[in-house]
Amino acid sequence: MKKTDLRVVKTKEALKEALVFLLKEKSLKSISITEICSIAKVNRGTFYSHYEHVEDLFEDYYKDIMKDLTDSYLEPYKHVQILDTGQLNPATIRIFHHIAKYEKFYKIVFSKTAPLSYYYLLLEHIQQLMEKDFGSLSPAEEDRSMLSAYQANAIIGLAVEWHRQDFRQSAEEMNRILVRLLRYTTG
Amino acid sequence: MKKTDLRVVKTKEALKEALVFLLKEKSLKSISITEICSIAKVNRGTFYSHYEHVEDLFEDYYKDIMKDLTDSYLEPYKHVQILDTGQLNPATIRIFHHIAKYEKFYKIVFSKTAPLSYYYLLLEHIQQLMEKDFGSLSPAEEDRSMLSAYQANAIIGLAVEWHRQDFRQSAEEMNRILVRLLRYTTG
DNA sequence: ACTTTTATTATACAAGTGTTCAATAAAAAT
DNA sequence: ATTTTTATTGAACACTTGTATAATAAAAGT
Repeated sequence: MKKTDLRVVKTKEALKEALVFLLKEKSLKSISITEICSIAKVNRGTFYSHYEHVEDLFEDYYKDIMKDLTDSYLEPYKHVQILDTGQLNPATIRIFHHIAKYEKFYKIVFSKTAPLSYYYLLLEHIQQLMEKDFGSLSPAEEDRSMLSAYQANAIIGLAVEWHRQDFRQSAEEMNRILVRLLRYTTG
Repeated sequence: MKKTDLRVVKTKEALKEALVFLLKEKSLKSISITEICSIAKVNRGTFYSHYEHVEDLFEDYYKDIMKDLTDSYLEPYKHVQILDTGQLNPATIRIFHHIAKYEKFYKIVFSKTAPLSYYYLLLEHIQQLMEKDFGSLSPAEEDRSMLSAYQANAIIGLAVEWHRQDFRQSAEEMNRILVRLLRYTTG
């Protein structure tokens, strides 16, 4: 693994900083590559040697946040014994708190014009975390990915609806709603 | 309700036809407004008086398909009595067959670069269909939208995973997988 | 320190975008 | 059939995009 060129690191940092700056005053959709480069003081051609679209840069930023937050997701798991069912344990799900904390960020991720790639990044992340809970009753190998896709996307569905209702519930309320919903779906 | 101007109808039809034609040979992302207008023999300025982006035109096309298919979704419900639980009834879910039938279309809808708006159109559609099943045990008013969001998105999660695996399972297999998964999640 | 490698820059170009406007032509209204 | 309304056109504009090139400067390798 060769260490990356310092110039590349600096360039990417400058671009990311410019994007974050611009996101505070306008929508992702309205931010142009030219604009980012002008603020970052980076040549536009250099942008294209690293990314294709503004969205790719945002995705880089996104990945950073996901990484930073993996620990906070996993944190509650340290206090609980291994779950003995494949069911979701609402008490251990920190996702609603996470989304509330980064509300502004998720308003971009869940906006109609956002590319599906952002959604997929979140989905994959949650899928991975959930697969930890399969533990004992691991479904057939071929069903594993389907089960995690099913459960993870169900949770994201709540987040999407939450977003649609402009986050009027608190994260705690969302967890309580989840408990109630599981009661319905499990008969 | 004033009848729409014939010119508008003709223009929109020409644009839609041009888009569908182009989608057969290239990706949605690579299709320009200029290109569509050139084929449709419509002035570019006219395009902008109806739509903002190529995606908006596609969304129009999308809605048509959704409408055409609502009947096929509901068709199985005519042969079954009212469901007595809020649970998903895999036998009545025609969605996997629908997706298989329009596989090429859904490869666009589920592609990473597609805007989330396509996803939402599908979600809303399925949500509405599912809310019909709540019947007797209707959850509290405030939980209704959350429950349908949860269940509808869970199903779409399977479709997304199906797409990720390049639709290697048949629609029937997907329905069987759903039955198995419900066994896990309902303990 | 010196050389080699390569990321970045400056510049230019063809094409697409988003917008505006007066002129035109097609449809609706009478 | 004639008038009124309005969608469409053509043309022009500043701007962004995507791509390519040689020149430069900065980092890595020795």
